[in-house]
Amino acid sequence: MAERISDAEHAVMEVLWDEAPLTAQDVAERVDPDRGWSTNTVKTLLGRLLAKEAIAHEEQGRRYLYRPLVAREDYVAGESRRLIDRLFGGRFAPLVAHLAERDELTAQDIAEIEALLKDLKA
Amino acid sequence: MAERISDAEHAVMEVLWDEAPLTAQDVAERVDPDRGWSTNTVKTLLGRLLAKEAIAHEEQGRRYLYRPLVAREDYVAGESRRLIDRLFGGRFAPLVAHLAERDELTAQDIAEIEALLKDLKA
DNA sequence: TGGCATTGACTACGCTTGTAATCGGTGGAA
DNA sequence: TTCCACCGATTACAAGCGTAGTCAATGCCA
Repeated sequence: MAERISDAEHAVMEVLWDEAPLTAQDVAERVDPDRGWSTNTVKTLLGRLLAKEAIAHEEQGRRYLYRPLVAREDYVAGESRRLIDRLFGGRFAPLVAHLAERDELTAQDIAEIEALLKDLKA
Repeated sequence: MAERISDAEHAVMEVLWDEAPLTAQDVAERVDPDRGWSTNTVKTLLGRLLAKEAIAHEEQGRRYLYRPLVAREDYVAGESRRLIDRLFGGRFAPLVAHLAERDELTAQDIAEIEALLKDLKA
């Protein structure tokens, strides 16, 4: 389960997180069209995700229905933590400081974050 | 220059961001010992980073001195943005919300961020 | 002045990733 | 009944990556 999900695999996971269970065909149709993948490519990725136990499939007639095993929450948390550990010594504030310095925070971002923090303390 | 810096390469970059210029030998000595790399491995990574134009070297006697060409700032910004785009639809607040929900923010984090935001508005 | 140690360059090699074609089984149309 | 379309499984293959050994040049010590 700890096997890392690659970038291409992640695109497939997003589809299944959005809606599941789905057949391979359904997934192929829903995956980001910018990728320009053939159905075969999607099937390969599904196979690899199965091997990594990131998804599971149940037989339905002569095809399979796929569904996620790892929660999006957990994946996202893992990736976020990885980045913060790798680049900011595990602390979150430096990331905010960094983005702020580079003017990557919109006024809306700032307002939203303030509201969040206020809630946290309540 | 747009070539992505891999994980192992990043470990080498960290050394050079911390102190430069350095010889290959110096870099090998300073790189995170947890990696357990041989000197040769570090040299290979230096070579690849040169090819990617992420670093440069100048001759010094019969060896080279290596120094970064890309700023840590820029690398970090790129990686942060990638994560936020990929997982949070390009918006920052959802990342904060996510971490908050999972109790991944310490009281200190929160205090620091609040202080930062206050400064931003000042 | 001849051999050794050091240094960067080149080569190696198995693993993962991205992308896809091909194969083998099977249920359904004709 | 026969054959085809469709499905999952298997195989392919080039690029990138992690890790490191080998080679060729050169400066230094004996």
